[in-house]
Amino acid sequence: MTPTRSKRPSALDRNLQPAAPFNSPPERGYPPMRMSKLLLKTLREAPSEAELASHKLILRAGLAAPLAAGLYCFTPVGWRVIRRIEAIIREEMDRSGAQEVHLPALHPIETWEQTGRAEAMGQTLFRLADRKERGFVLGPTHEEVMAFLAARAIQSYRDLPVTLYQIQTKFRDEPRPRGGLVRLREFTMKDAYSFDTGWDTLDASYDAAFAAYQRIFERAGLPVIPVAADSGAIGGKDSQEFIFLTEDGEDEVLLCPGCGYAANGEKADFRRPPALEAVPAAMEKVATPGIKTIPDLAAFLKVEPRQTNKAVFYRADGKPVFVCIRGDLDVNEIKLKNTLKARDLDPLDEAAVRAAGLVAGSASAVGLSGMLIVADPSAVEATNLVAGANEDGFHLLNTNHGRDWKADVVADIALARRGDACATCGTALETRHGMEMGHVFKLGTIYSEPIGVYYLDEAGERRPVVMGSYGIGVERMLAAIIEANHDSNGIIWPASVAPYDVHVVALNLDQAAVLDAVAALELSLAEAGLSVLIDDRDESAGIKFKDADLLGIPYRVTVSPRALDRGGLELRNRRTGETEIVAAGEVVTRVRG
RNA sequence: CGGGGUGUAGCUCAGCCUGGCAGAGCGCUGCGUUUGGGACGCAGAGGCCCACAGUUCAAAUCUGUGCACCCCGACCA
Repeated sequence: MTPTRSKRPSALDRNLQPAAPFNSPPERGYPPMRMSKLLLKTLREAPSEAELASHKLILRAGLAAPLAAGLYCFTPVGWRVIRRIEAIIREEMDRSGAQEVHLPALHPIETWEQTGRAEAMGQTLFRLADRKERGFVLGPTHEEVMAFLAARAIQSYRDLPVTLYQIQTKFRDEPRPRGGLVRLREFTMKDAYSFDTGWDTLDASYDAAFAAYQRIFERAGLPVIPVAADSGAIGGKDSQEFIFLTEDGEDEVLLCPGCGYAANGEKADFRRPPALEAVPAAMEKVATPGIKTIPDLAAFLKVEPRQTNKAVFYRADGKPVFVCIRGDLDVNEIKLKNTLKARDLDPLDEAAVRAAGLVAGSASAVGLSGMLIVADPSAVEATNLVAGANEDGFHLLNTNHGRDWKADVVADIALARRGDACATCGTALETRHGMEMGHVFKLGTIYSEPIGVYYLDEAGERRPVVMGSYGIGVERMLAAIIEANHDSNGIIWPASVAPYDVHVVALNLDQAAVLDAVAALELSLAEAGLSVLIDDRDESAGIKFKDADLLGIPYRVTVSPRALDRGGLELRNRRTGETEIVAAGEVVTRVRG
């Protein structure tokens, strides 16, 4: 651990009046922060709990400290970064025409019951009761409450459209917080909600939010790509995610190098490989001793996987479901869940499989009854598929949908994989990992109706307001910015979100020339409105340089006898590593670029 | 909730098999020497060895049960 403050007054304190006289009103750069006073502990080694680069660097640079799983305390330096990210978000949201409000984090449970989400969110909701035993939740998001607020203010089509947003703490009892600031139980979200008279104007509100998001991420130095997304538990129709591509991301996205199609793996569309052409033949039972899997079956019978019908069993909201898909494809559980409009979807456990009379490894929909059968078009359209005989060790050749079995529901439930053909252009899809930074949804009326957000249109008719919802995770953005901007020595902040603009490293503060130069520099930087961190600690040069690299402030200015002898101060660019001696008066212009 | 891993000083970790005084490096405090890439000397401080229960003359160490944290899967910003 490196000391960042000292009980002893630093040479600067001894020799300079604190807070040099300053005539202009306080701005961002005033007063400069001295490291001898700053609450900051940097670590030489990262705690063993950290694996992600951002997690390690957040802990090593002392930006935040864990209180418990998914809960972090921010230190002054870390908090400055958070505030700068929020400032960018705020500026761009305002620019897009959105209006900022502030809502309670504590919500009466009834609000959540009105939309059915008290149950839909399930365990994720933090619940509590007041002294009178009235139920409350800590808001995991704010569609309901924002709709409540909108309902008071919106009566007429003349009140629309309007977009409201807030930057607020959200609480989610996540099954697994992880990755430092990537997935928290308490986190800050910028959440915006648009209110429109109809779907056509919603498109404009959605586009405005979308454009604001692109500017926000660009300004923050975070490369993201928009991808088509599933709308998940929030509900709604069109939806896109802004994904930061990184190996360590928890989401998988499919990208088409041909036409640019991009989608979350949960949502991705693709062109299924064609089925083998054949004339329907008579069904025939064959012995397949010990064969349980599609690859084994295909090898044993010398057929291709696409000539087989795969059976998978799930439990959807308690009810067993039998799922068929062609053997060369996999089930996309999110698509299946949406098809079934199910709240919970789990693989059926072994006991339930037996209880339902299913023969795992030899199951098929042929002769099956008493269970919902869902099939992907691939299984329905193909002819002469090999399927289970519902008898251990036997399969059926030449089964055909319509003749031998019938699906209750036919829907796209196939999982897109690397190499599958793009639905639009046929190019082989690629997969990448990514982190979801923001998510935009077209909600429609699923919240406005139950909460009662209605307006009177020009004809005097009462209509539900059409809503959109737009979220950005602030701490996650900070983590991703570090993932995208660091090297082996530490963080490399984009200038737009850096905790300070300039890091002044003062060496040999016992020398009057250095002291004078620091004092003059401090003033000129402050006057220029630049925010400054000055390392005035009684530490060795090595420690100061290491800490400067770790903290990652864009410019480092070294004030030392050596530099002064060469006619100025040493200016170093953290990102490029370029170092040069510049005259004291030039620092401000150089830093401003 | 399923699978894996880890809990010993502020941090990184030894010690645990094979029970017997609580350890190292870094950091921290004081004094001194240092000052361009995590310096050096001397002297110090710092521990409910995650918790509880058991086995034992004796438990950081063996057994059991919890809990916490991390990682992999199901959720989301």
